[in-house]
Amino acid sequence: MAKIQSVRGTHDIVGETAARHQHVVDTARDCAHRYGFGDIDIPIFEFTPVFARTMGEGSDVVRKEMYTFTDRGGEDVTLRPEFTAGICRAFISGGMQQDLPLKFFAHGPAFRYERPQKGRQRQFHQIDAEILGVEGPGADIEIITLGGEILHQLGVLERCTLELNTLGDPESRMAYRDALVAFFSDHKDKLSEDSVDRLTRNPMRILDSKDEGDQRIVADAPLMKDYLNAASKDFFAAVCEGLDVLGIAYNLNQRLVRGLDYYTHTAFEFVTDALGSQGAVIAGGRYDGLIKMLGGPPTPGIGWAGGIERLGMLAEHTPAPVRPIAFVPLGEAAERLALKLCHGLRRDGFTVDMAFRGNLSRRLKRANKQNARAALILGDDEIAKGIVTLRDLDDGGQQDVALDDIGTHLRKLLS
RNA sequence: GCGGGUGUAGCUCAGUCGGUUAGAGCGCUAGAUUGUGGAUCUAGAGGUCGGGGGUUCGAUUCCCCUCACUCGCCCCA
Repeated sequence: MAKIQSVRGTHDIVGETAARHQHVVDTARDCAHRYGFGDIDIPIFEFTPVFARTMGEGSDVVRKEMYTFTDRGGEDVTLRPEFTAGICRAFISGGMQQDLPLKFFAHGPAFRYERPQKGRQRQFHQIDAEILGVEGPGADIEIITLGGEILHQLGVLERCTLELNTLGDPESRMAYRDALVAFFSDHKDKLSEDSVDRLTRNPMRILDSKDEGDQRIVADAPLMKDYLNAASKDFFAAVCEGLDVLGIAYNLNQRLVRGLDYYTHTAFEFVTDALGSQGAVIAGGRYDGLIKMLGGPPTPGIGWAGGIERLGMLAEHTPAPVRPIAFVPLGEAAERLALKLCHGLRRDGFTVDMAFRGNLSRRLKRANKQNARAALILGDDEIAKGIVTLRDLDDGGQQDVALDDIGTHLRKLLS
């Protein structure tokens, strides 16, 4: 490795990509705020058990994908592979149970040691929304609606479908799990190698296996809905009804399961086929037992996470960047005066760029490249007259403007 | 972790059935235009052909290893 390069699966986010990411985050945050969510920012690493205990010792994420290390003080810590566990930990350590219900929005990097692919990095970025302390299906409806609304605002909802399922309460989930293990054990000899492995670790995962042989067996497998107790059935019915009232289309998918242990009841995924095999753009579910599992007061929760890289690739247009005003001083006296004038214009809210070097021609070229709306040219002639030359870069027209009137002229030009 | 593809200039890519100075377009720099951008023309810079090893008189080209990206599996956002 002669040339220095970034670590595998990590990327520098600049230019167009940076604009896309920012757009996704801004859109999601604005949307979440309108739904009454507040911002939360949590550390990007936690004590390892925060993730290991909640996500499930048997999950792939915990078994082989976490960036876990011992720090210099001997603590066992892990870079966050997701947000939910950290937010629940923050809820407990911050003593927030008095403030329930709580609604949080977060975004930032997360880390998983996986084989990189398009839409799958080792350092990736997520938006995240969580509702804590609401037992009823209202939270499920709101959190799903928020996800759909963000996709709508990003202009990508038409290319996504909402897959919906319920895992039931712990009792129902356990009963179904046992039924699946019994069923698949009878067909063990015909299952793929992967699925035989899943049988002991995460039997529900066999349901969404892509192996054709597996799918033939899955076709006759018991269905979740037949193992739901009355309470779980009612709960899910209420969620569906709420989505129906809002006109949110969804696809009931009995094979939609979760890889992480803490999920109960509602599970959902907004998926797209426009990104190859990494199709989930926003996914989440209910996790009523998680906070108790972490040693906190029993508190229900539901949330989702969305992949910023995936959403950024999917979003077709990002808002046009602000067109700057290029300030072009010529000569030392002009440079000094320009410094002050630029400062004042920026303080007044204008986007002003002044190149650090170059003659008039060069600086106008730069201004053109930056899609500047206008250039303010200041040379000895202008200084003598107490004016600047305002050049409209769209039509090439120029006019003299008194120093005190620059702001008003620019405002008129930009409106 | 498993299987396939790719890697040549800043970017997108040609090319070399193993041979002496490796090309194009775009971009960049400079000039035509010493106070006027977008267009045009001219000139120029820029490559250890991803890295290491092997075969060979000779390797960017063939072989092995390795790194990165990519497609599918796995997993997931």
